[in-house]
Amino acid sequence: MARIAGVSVSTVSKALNGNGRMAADTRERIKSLAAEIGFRPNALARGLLSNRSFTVGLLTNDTYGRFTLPVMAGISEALVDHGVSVFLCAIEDDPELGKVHVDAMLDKQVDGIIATGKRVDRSLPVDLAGLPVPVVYAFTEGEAGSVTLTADDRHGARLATEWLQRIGRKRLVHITGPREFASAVERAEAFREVAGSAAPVLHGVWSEAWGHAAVDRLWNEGGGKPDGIFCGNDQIARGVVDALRERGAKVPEDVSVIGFDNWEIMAAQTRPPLTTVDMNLKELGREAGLMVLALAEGRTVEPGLRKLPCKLVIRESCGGGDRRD
Amino acid sequence: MARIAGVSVSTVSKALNGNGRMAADTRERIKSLAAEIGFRPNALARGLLSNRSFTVGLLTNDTYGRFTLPVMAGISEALVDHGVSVFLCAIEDDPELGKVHVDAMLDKQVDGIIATGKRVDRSLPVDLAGLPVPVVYAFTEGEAGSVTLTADDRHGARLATEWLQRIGRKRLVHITGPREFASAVERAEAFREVAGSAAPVLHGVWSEAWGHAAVDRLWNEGGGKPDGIFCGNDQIARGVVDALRERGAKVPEDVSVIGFDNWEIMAAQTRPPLTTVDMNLKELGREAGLMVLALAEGRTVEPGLRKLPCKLVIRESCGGGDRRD
DNA sequence: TTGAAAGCGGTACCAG
DNA sequence: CTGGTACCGCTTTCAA
Repeated sequence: MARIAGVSVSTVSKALNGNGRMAADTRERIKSLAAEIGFRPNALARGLLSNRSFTVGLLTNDTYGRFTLPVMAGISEALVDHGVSVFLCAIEDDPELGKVHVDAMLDKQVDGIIATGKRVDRSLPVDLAGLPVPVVYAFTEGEAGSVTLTADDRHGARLATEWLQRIGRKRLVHITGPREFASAVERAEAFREVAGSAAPVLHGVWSEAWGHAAVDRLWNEGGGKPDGIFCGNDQIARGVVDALRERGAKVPEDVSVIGFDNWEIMAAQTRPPLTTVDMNLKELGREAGLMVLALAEGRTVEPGLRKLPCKLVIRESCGGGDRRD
Repeated sequence: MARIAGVSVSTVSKALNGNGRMAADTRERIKSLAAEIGFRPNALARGLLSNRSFTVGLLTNDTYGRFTLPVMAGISEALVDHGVSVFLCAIEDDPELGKVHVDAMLDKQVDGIIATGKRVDRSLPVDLAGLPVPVVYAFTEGEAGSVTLTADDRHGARLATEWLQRIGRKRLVHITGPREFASAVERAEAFREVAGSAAPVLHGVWSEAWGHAAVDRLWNEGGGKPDGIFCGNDQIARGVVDALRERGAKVPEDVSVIGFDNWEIMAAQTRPPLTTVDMNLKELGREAGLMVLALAEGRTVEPGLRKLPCKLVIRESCGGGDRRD
C-alpha cells in the first residue's frame, strides 16, 4: 500500500480519484509516487463498494465461426477504453453449460451480458430474460422487448443487386441458403425488390458444393443464362465461380459474381477475388459493447431490433471496379 | 443476505462451504434455504479475502484466426469446471493495447494469464515476464524458462508422410509455407526424415494460389511427377487439388494429397474432402487452462516447451481410407 | 486540507 | 456447535 510510502491513509484515494478538494501539490506528490512504485488499486475491492465490477460477460455458441470472432473483437475493443473487461464464455449448444456460465458471471457481478450467436433467428440455449443485469443480443435472437443488434440483410442484398445493375448486368439470379434462415429469406426478398419479382432465387445450403450445383442446374436447363449472380455467402460464391470457370464462362467478363460476408480468407483467395457484402461485424460488436455499458450505467437504450448497414467491398469478380460509388 | 432468512450470521458461510463441524441438519436447513431463495455468494468479496479471483486472462493477437478460436474454446471448457472464468483480450499487434489489457487484468486480480498467438516462433507484442501472476503460452513464443504449449509439427508431418507411404505412394513432395516459419521448417525436416533426404520440398506462402503455382511448376518442369503430395496447410492443399483437377490428374486415384490444420470449413468442402493433420487445438487449449490453474494454485509445472501430438483425419483426398490404423 | 472510522460481502478464528 | 469479531482493500462521510 501506498500509505507507507506517502504520509496519509485515505487521502490517497481522494488524490488518485480526483475526488474531494485538497492541496494541488499533495495530490501531485501522491500521484507521482503512485506511478513510481506502480501502485494499482484492487479492482475487486473497488467493485465491492461500487457494485460495479467493470466486467461484462460474452456468451457465444459459435466456436469455430467467422461471425462471432469479429463481433467479439469489436466488443473487446470498444470496452477496453472504458476499463471494462470481457468474460468469454463458449457454451456450444449446451443449456447446462450455458447455465453454469451465466451463474458464474452473475457470481462475478458482471455489469451486463452480451449474447452472440451465428443466426439472427435462433436464440441461445439459455434463458437470459429476467436476469438482474442488462442483456444485449448481437446476431442472435433475444426475447420480446430486448435490445438486439444485427446486420441489415436487406440493405446488404440491395447494395449487391444494385451494384450488379449499375455495372450493366441485366439477367440476375440469386443463389443462397435454406429458406429456414431468416437472413436468406430477407436477402432474397430485397434481391427481388431490386431485380424484379421474376428474378430467379435458388435456395439450397450454405456450401460451395451447392453453389457449384446451382450453376450446373442453371446452365443445363436451357433458357437465358444469367450475366449477374448474387450469392448468399462467400462459400456459395466460390462454388459458383469455380463452376463457371469449369464451363468456360469467364468471370467477370461474361458473368459477374457477388458474395456475402466478406470472409477475407475465402473472398480474397478466390480466383478472381470476390466482390462481396461486408456486414461490419466488428462495428456491430462495438455498438453492442457500448450498449451494455450504457445500460449498466443506468442510461436507457431504446429496445428493439436495430439493423446496422452493410457495405460493399469491391474486388474483381464483378468487373466495374473503376466505377466505385 | 441469507442471514435474515436463516437464524445465524457466519454459520451460513461454514454451512455453505462445508467447513467447520456443525449439526448436519442445521447445515442442510441452511443449504436448502439458500437454494430456495437463490442465494449466491459474491465472488468479489470472496476474492478479496482469498486473493484468488477465479479468473484468468486470455491474451490473443489473432482476431480472425482459425488457430486461436479452438484453443480458446478448449481453455474456457477446461476452466469452467473449476469455477474459473476467462477474460478475453484481443490485442491485435498493438503493444499499447496489450499493456492496457494486461494492466486491466492485473487490476482485476487474475489468477494467471494465458497467451495465445498464431505462430509458435513469434511472441506477443507485450512483455509478460516478471508479472506477479503465472503465465502460460499456447501457440506463441514465451521467454526462456516459461511454460509453453504447442502442437508437435514433426509428429504431424511424420504422420502424414508415413500414411502416404503406407497407402503405397513412392514419389512424395512437400509443398509448404515460408522458411521463416519454424513450423514450416520442422514439418519439412520431418517429411524428409521419412520420405528420404532427396524428397523435394517447395517453400512458398501459405496460400491456395501458391499450392496452385507449385503444381504448375512441378508438372511443367518435366521429370517424374509425384504421386503423393503433403501440403503445409489446408489452403495450399486446396490449391493443389484444384490445380491437379485442371490438369486432368485424378485425386486420389493418380495423386494423393494431404493437408495440415484440419480446418473443417476448408478441408471438408474441398472436392474431394481433404485428408489432413489435426493439431488438437482444443485439447491444447484445455491443457493450457489446466496448467495456469495448477500454477495459480501453487502447484508446480515443469517449465519448457511441451509439444502435443497431432492426429490424422482421414477423408477422401488420399484414398486408402479403408486401411485405417 | 487531512485523517479516523464505518462499511461493502464475505471468511476465519476464537470465545461462548 | 454456534455467534461475535476482526479483517481483505478500497471509498466515503464526517470530524478535527
